[in-house]
Amino acid sequence: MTIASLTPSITRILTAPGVDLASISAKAVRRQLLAADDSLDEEWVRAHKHEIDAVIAQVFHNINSGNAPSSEPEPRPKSESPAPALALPPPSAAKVTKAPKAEPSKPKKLSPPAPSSHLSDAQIARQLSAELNTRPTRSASTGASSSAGSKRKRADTKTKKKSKAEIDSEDDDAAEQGEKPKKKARGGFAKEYILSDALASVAGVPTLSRPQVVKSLWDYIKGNNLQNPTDKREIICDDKLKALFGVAKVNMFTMNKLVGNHLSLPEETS
DNA sequence: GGCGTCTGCTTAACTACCCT
DNA sequence: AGGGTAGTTAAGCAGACGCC
Repeated sequence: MTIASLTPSITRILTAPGVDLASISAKAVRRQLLAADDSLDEEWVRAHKHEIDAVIAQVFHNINSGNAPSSEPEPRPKSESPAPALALPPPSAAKVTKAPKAEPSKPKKLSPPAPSSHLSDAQIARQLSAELNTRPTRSASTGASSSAGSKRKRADTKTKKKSKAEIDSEDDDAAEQGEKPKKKARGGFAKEYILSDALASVAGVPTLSRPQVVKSLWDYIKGNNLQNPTDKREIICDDKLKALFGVAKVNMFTMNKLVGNHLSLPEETS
């Protein structure tokens, strides 16, 4: 196995329908390589990461410059961006890393017009959304929606923490002032759900918003030391959690999913 | 012109992994 | 070593675009 022999596979991956060149990372390409080729050894890939990344960058560059073997599935948007402002640096950068480390936000996109710092997260989100929607992102993201969704998380951590605090205080303020949920800035997140008996017994209250449910669950898990010490993502269910989830162990991600089964809207139950 | 569709963003929690 | 990111799930909102 030589590094160069990976070129066709990498080309296939980068030119596959639905691949967003502006957001795909070298890491993602390496993963796809591993997934696509059983003969590839993970350790070998790791050991040759830099060389592989260089090849990925080279292929990416070729595709961008129009030398792609074929079918560029995605008609580049009419206007701007001659080349995607993408996650992959030019070959010269040899080091292909995750998108814009320097720009913690959006690997994928078109630099938003420096959102003014006084904007709320929601406003910024809308601004970004509007910005994006002014371009033909729709067709581009239609099949890629899932991958876009998976990317979504990137939202800058600092912003998130700030927002979290803001949200909490907003909720408190609104509650205290009996103010009508000012557009309930947070959409459905602040929405209160009626908890099932099993969930209520864990959370300790009959109603909570989804994020609060997750929070209280984690409080309970930690308070009872229910995380698997060897894999902290795994939750070892005690009696209450077994009654809740119906399994002896649950992955933290699955837990979030299962929680939904125990939430109901007030109007649904009344 | 109006309505329907589509898209991305927000929050919470956590760990593992990657990069600098 | 420390910081940043990916991954999961939910509902609702805003705005642009497409179609009739």
